[in-house]
Amino acid sequence: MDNLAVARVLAETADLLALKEANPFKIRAYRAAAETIANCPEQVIAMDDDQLLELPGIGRDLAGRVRELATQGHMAIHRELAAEFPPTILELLHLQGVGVKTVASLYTQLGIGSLDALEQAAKEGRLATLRGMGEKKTQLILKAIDERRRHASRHLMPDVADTATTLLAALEEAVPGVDLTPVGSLRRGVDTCGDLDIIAVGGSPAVMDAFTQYRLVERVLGQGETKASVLLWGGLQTDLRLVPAESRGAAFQYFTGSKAHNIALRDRAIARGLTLNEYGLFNRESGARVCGEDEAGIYDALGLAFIPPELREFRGEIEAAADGPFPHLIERADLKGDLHCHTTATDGRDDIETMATAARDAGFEYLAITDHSQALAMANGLDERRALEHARRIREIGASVDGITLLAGIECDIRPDGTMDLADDCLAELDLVIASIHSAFNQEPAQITDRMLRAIGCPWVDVIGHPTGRLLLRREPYGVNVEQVIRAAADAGVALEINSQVDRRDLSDTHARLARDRGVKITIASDAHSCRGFGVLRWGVLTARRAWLTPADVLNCRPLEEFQAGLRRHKE
DNA sequence: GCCGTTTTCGGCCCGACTGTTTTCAGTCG
Repeated sequence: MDNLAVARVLAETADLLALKEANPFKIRAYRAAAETIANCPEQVIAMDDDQLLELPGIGRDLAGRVRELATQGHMAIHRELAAEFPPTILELLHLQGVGVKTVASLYTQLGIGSLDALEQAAKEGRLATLRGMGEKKTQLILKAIDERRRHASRHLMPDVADTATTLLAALEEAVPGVDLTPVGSLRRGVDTCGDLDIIAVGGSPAVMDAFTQYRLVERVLGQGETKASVLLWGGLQTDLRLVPAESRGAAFQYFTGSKAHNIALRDRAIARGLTLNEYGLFNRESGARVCGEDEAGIYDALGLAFIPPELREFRGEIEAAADGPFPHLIERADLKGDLHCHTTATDGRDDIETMATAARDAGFEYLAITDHSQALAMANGLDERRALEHARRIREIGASVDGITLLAGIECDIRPDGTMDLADDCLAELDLVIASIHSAFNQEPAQITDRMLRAIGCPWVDVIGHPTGRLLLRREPYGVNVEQVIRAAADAGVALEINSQVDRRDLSDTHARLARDRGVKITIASDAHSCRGFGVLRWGVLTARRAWLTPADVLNCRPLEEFQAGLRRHKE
C-alpha cells in the first residue's frame, strides 16, 4: 500500500464522516492528514509512531489509524462507515456542484446512492421535492452526470505515467533485462489517456506472465503469445505487446499513433510503392523488408525527418518533416526560471527560503514568488499592505540566498468586473504580476472575455495565469474567447501562461500553438504550492512541445536580464 | 481530530456565487 492508497482511505473516511454530519473539524483533520500523506516523500506505512507524529496534522489518533492500515491492510473506522452506505455513494460527491449536504439528503430522503439512481430521479423530476432543489439545479446535476460519464474511462496522463513507471519497475524486477517502453498516447504526451500501451522487445513469454500476474491487476481481459490486456485497479486498461527486435521501430511507430498520423503515413508509404505496418516497412511488390528496427529509419525511408512523438497528431507535422528537420523543441533543461509559486504567506506549504533553495536545486537562475491576492480569502490572500511587506521579505531573503534570484510577484485575482484585485500603485511596485480568474467562472462568454481583456488592459499585468481555467476531467474551460484574448495579449505584450499542474495544462497545446503563431510570448510555470512542486514542469514542457514551441518562444527560457526585458512592464 | 503553551480547553482561513429562497443554504476555491 503506497501513500496515495493510504491517503485515499483517509479521504474517503473524511467524506463518509461528512455524510454523517460528524464534527467538521474532525473531518478536516482526516482530509488534512490525507493531503499530508499524499505529499509525503517517504512511505508512511514503513514509519513507526514517532515518525508519523512528526508529520503535520498527524496526532496520536491518526498515527494509530495509519499503523492499523499498515499492519492490517484496512482501517476499522473506514470499514464501519462504508458499511452504512451503498458502495457507490461516494461517486456522487465527485459531481460538479454536488457536495456532502446534497448527497446526504439525496440518500436519507430519496434513497439515492448511485449515479444511475440519481439520473433517473432527476429525469423523473423527483429531485425538486427536496428543499433547495429546483429545475435549474436538476439540469446542472444531469449535466454533471453526463460530464462524469464522458470522463469516467479517461485518466490524467501524468497519473498514467506514474502507473507505467511502477508497472515497468515490477516487470523489470520479475524479468531482468527485458526491454520495455510505454508508447501510445502517453508517449505523445497528451492531456488524458484512455489506456496504457507498452511494448516489450525481444523478450520471452515470461514477461507476459509477469504482466498478467502483476499485483495491481484487477482482471485479465485477454492473454495470447504476443499480446495481453489487463484492467488495473483504478480502471486503467493496459496492453502489453511482445515484438521481435527487427520490428522494434515499426512497433514504436505504429503504437505511438495517433490514428490520423498513422493513416497519413501509410498513405505516404503506398504512394512510394511501400506498405507500412507494425512489423516494418516493406516493398509492396516483392514483400522485401525495407526497414523496421528503428523508428527514425522508417521516417527517413518515407522521405521525412524524424517526427518527435509529441507532434504526431496530424497537425501539419508530416508536411513539415518533408521540408526538413524540426527546430529544437523546448526541453525541461531549457527553462531558466519558474514564474508561479506560492508560499506559507497564502496557501503554499513552504516558506520563501525553502522554495528558493528548492528552485535553485532544481537548476533555476530565478524564481518568481507569486502568492494570491486578497480576493482569495480562503487562501489567506494578500491585501496591498501585506503584498508589499511580502515583496520586501522576498527581496530580503533573495539577497541572502546564493545562486538564485528571487522576483517579488503576485498572482492577482481578476475580479468579476475585470478590475484587478490590488491597486495599480501596489502592482507597480512588484517585479511580476500574473492575473488570474478564480471566481465567477460561469459568466457568459462575452462577459468573461471582456473581463479578461480588461485585465490585459491593466498596464501592470505581465502574464495571464491558467487562461481558460479548465480542470481536466473535472471542469470545462471558462466561456472565454481564447482567440480574442490571444489577439489582445499580442497587442499589449502580455504573456500567456502554460500552467503545468497535472489537471490544468492550461493553455492547452493547440491554444499555445495559436498564441505563439500570433506573436504572443508564452511562460511555462509550475504553480507549485510546496518545495516539491517544481516536478510538474515536465508536464507543462510536454504541452509546449505539443505546441511546437522552441526555447525562443518561451520567456522563462531567457537568462534573467533578457527575461525581465521581455516583460510587458518594461516594454512601455 | 489536531494544535498550542496567554494549554490540558477552546479554537480551528472566509468571501463570492448560484439557485433557491424572501433571508438563506450549499458549493467552490
